[in-house]
Order: sequence, then C-alpha cells, then structure tokens
Amino acid sequence: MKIEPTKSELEILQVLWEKGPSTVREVNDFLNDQTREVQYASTLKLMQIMVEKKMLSRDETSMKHVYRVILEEQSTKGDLLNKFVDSMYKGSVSSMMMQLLGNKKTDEKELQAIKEILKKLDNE
Amino acid sequence: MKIEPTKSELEILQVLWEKGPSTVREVNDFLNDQTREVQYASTLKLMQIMVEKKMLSRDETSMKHVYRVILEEQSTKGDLLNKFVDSMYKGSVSSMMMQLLGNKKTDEKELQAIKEILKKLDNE
DNA sequence: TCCTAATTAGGAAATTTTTCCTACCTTTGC
DNA sequence: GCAAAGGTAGGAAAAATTTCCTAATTAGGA
Repeated sequence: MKIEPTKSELEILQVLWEKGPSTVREVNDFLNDQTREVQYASTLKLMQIMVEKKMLSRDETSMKHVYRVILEEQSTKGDLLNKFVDSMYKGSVSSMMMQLLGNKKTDEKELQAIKEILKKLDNE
Repeated sequence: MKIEPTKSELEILQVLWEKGPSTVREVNDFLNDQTREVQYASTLKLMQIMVEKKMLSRDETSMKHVYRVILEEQSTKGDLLNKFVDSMYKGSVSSMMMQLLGNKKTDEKELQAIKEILKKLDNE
C-alpha cells in the first residue's frame, strides 16, 4: 500500500483536509486565493485523476460533484513524514530536531509546546 | 535563491554528502548497492545535469572526473525541512512533533536525545 | 422557450524528469 | 602496437506530471 501524491495532488489534498468535502470550483478558488494561479480545467482534471487513483471519492448526485478525501489525513501525513525523515536524516528524529532548532526559526511558543508534548509522554 | 532538487537529484546529493567527492562510478555503485538499481549512463547524465544546474562541481583533471557538492548540506536540508513543515503543518513544528511521537515509531533513545537538545537550548 | 452561465469529460499538448543507447576517447595490459 | 576495459558526451526517447482547449451537458433566468 503505497501513497505518493505528487506535488500538485498534495496541494489539493491539503485543501480538502482543511475545508472538508468540496466542489472543484471551491478547491480551485481556494488554490487561486491562497496558493497559486491555476486554471479551473487543470484543477478539475487533476481531481478526476485523483478519483481514479482512489485518493478521492466523488458524489455525483448533483451536477456539481462533491469530492472528498479517502486518504486519511493523519496516517497520510505520518507516512510522508516518516519517508522524509528516513531519506533526509536516516530515520533519526533527533537529528532533524537539531536541524530545526539550529535553524533558529522555531519560536519560543513552539519550543514550549514541544516540551509539553514530551512531558506528557513521560507521564504515560 | 531557490533550490529544488528532484527526487533523483536528492539521491545523488545524499551519496555525495555522505561519502564526499566521488566519481560517477562510485556514486552509481553506491546507489545500486544501497538504494536501487540504476544504469551507469543514467547516473552519469544526471550528475552532468546537476553540474549545469550548479548543484555540483567537477574536477576534470584526470579522466575519471570527480564530482563534489556545491550545495551545503546543512542549509540545503534545512531549506527542504522548512518547506516540508510549512506545506504539511503550516509551519508548526510542534504539530509535526505530535505527529511523530503519536506515531510511536520514535524510540526511547531518540526521545532522550531530543530532551537533551531542548535542555541545552534552555541553558543559552 | 431560449439564451447564457456553469460544469463535466475527453483529449492533446507542454513540461519536467528519468532513463539509457551509442559513438567516441583514454588508459591499461599483453 | 593493439585490443579490451572503462570513461565521457550527446541525443533521443520514455515516463511522469501538469496544463488547458474544446465539445457536450445541465441548470437557471428572462
């Protein structure tokens, strides 16, 4: 069971995960608004392909088809994340953390949140 | 200054980062050994392209050209990581951590290492 | 009803990425 | 010196991804 959404497919998944089941029009508007310029027909086509690939399902009851994600958000993101850590940091999460924190881009609030997470883990 | 190595380019970068300056033969052998089967000519071509793109430099002194990475490992991986966090977790590192730790694939040793890192950050 | 606007479907084409055939050099061993 | 082995270069082709034109269909309003 392998999932490898392409870059564009991932953009669409993100929209659907965030906004829930939507029409092509809604997804396309969102992309143009938040992400990048893209033609309606392109978004449509891509979403049709994604249905074929079983990434999305489609409700054709009304003329405006409503698409929804089949791939579950958590597990899909988790898979992609694991793949990323494996290929970039040989699977070492702590190396990745080093990188992130060294990058100084991570702000104080984030650090606190992370510590909370770790603390919570300890109490289990 | 944008860097977006493709998937295959990234494979080669990883090899060169790990093994240091190498010939095509060395890189190709490594890939076939550790990663996947790939023809010599394919690796060669890709590395030539990467030179054109200024990702690699090449020492042509001897017949066996020696390639080395121009892209610095830390900053390049850092950029890719930031891009990943941004697109997948809206830039929230703590969300990503939640994901990782929830996945409970992360072992105890890793957790300890992460805590060490955080502790060290506090003392600065 | 009839015209207009919105939508889907089906290609086709453009781009990007990847693969590798083949010709030609250079080195090495006999 | 010459053949064999191992390199590089160039181009073509295959594969994967992305884009979008256009025809057909449907819904809605005048």
